[in-house]
Amino acid sequence: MNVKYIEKLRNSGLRPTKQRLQICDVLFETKKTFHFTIYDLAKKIQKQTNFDISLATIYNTVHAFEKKGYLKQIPINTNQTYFDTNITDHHHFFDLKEEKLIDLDDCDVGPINIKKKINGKKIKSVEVLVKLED
Amino acid sequence: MNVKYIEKLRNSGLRPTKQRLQICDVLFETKKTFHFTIYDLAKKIQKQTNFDISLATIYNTVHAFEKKGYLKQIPINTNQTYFDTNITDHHHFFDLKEEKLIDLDDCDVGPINIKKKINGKKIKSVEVLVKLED
DNA sequence: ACACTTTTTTAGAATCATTATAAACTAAAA
DNA sequence: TTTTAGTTTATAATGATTCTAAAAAAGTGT
Ligand SMILES: [Mn+2]
Ligand SMILES: [Mn+2]
Ligand SMILES: [Zn+2]
Ligand SMILES: [Zn+2]
Repeated sequence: MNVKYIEKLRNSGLRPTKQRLQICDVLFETKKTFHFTIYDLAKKIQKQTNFDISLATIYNTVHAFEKKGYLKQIPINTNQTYFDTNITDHHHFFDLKEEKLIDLDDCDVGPINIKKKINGKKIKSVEVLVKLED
Repeated sequence: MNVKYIEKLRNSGLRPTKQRLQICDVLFETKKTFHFTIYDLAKKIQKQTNFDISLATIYNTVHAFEKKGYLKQIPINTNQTYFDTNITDHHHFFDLKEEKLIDLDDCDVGPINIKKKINGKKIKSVEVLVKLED
């Protein structure tokens, strides 16, 4: 069960520690992908686990995973940073009342063609954020 | 010169104080619209003015103007909040290296048609963020 | 198993953008 | 002018995030 994460971590040059494997389990061992803040994740880990992981380690691990491309950061203006376990190119609804992110499939949004070019720069990502109100 | 801002503020239920008029001057008395952080704005005010405005007032005023729709907040993940004096519907490049926002005209991005609907919610805004790298 | 190196974890402190407080001030209303 | 409500400001508080440095764990070679 853990073997795949041990491999994944090793292949990324990250040592498969108890903490990282636990975090992998919480993040990736689910049917559905999800959006979370560091605080959300810390709570989820506490619920699913006996041993606590320090907040510093959670921050470190999430950033390491983001750098490796196993997590994405969602650009949104809130006091906390949102992450996404869905690393495919996709867009989001943001429910302003509930402060919840909802995935939009690519087919929910037409293809986006950016006509403007900036000299010497290339496009890294194109993300649509649709804010929802009641 | 200030008369139009005095009117604008009065019509918004905001008293036209010396500070607010000064901030209006810095924000809206320019040919081109621009993007800024609170820190940027504070520096700009210092340069253009003799009397200093307290940081608290700058925060209060920017938020008041945002609430009235005279400024927009740009959804982006940085340690500071970005605002925009261009309140028309438009999208952005974000130059990751320079940490600078660049406007995209509506014609630079095709029309975006969100097909998915969420029960009881309506779309407030649709914003595209295009990240640029070298 | 053991010695040695490198990476990781962690508690706690530091940072820093933003927000709250509450007293002094100012604009508008009566 | 007096009163009222709104505004400014210095200062403190908040809170998410990052930093620090020491202890622990993992990997490597023998
Ligand atoms: Mn990050
Ligand atoms: Mn705001
Ligand atoms: Zn998502
Ligand atoms: Zn803009």
